[in-house]
Amino acid sequence: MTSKATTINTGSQPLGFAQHNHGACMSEALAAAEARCAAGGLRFTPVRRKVLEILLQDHRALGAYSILDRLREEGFGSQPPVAYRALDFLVANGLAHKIERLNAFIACVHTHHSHTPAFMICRLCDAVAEALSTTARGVLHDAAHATGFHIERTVIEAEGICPGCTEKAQA
Amino acid sequence: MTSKATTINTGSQPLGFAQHNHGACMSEALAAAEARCAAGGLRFTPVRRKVLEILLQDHRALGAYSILDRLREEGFGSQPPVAYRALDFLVANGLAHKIERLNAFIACVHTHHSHTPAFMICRLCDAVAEALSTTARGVLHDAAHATGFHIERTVIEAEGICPGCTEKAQA
DNA sequence: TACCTCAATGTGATCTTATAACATTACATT
DNA sequence: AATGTAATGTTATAAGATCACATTGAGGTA
Repeated sequence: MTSKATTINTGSQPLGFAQHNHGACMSEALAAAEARCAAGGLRFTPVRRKVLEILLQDHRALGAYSILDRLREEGFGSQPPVAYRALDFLVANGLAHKIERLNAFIACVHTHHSHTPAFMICRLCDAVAEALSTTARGVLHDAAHATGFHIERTVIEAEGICPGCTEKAQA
Repeated sequence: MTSKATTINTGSQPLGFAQHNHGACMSEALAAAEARCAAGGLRFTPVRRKVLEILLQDHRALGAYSILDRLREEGFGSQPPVAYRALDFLVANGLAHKIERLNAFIACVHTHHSHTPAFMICRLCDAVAEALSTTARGVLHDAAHATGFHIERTVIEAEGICPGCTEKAQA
């Protein structure tokens, strides 16, 4: 796998299709999560932390039951609500996102600012890249405002073929 | 319920939050579906037609199992694949859309042109409006192109409160 | 017409995803 | 210590989706 740096014109760096320093990325994200929870008076409990770690390790979208399997291995509760509650917490506080198209979850890679994420999902290798999509959000908001609809949350997901798989297909 | 005509600035008319001539809307949509199938050499079979009718009647997002219940009542097969296969056909041919956020399906209200739909989903009354979102799609495409990602399909769904429910909340 | 073929349907079983309901434990405050 | 609340554990079940295989039905062809 070759290192690749790409930038998209909505002002973001997709991480999912690029190589990066995994260890640093993970500890940074965990530190950021801890900081955010401390600031907001939220409890970053062992289960919640472990689930975030699992998501960060894989850096891909994981189903709730995959996560649950990992939790069981680590000695946590092994029933669905254990995973779903931790995931709900992480999603509610912007530490993870749900990919609706896949019914799966992924760690947030933009821990700094609160944002409306947009995702690019590779149909072949299941890699998922997160972008910030400021513009797309603005467009939707304008459109909604005109109809009197009040947007609370936005799902923006593009499905297709990632750069890596395109290369492979051509080879 | 009061009649309401709204237009959004991405060049589309949301139908879900407005009153309209239901009967006409339905027969038009069915006629359009028939025409499209005839043109494409597709078979608009009784189950497929019935499923589209069900979706058009409600004009809201329905789960596959709600649809299946209705099919059973009408004497069609009552096992999940019956509904899913018809839905797959309708979605594949642009006659219906899947709302990923709800794991539910809705009849397409823009039978004329092929399009990338965007939806506004009311969290309170579950009404769903479909817009054309030409702009949002363009934004995503530009962004994806810069990373080398090839988009095949796009999911754009906004969740929030519809005009009607906003009024009710204020009253 | 008789036959073949393939698409569409029917059906049972199974798998995945998600939540309801309720008991128990851990934490913070008084 | 007593109390209230947030978080966790656990059982059961709801809701969504697919697999595998049998059957039917609408063309096309000899």
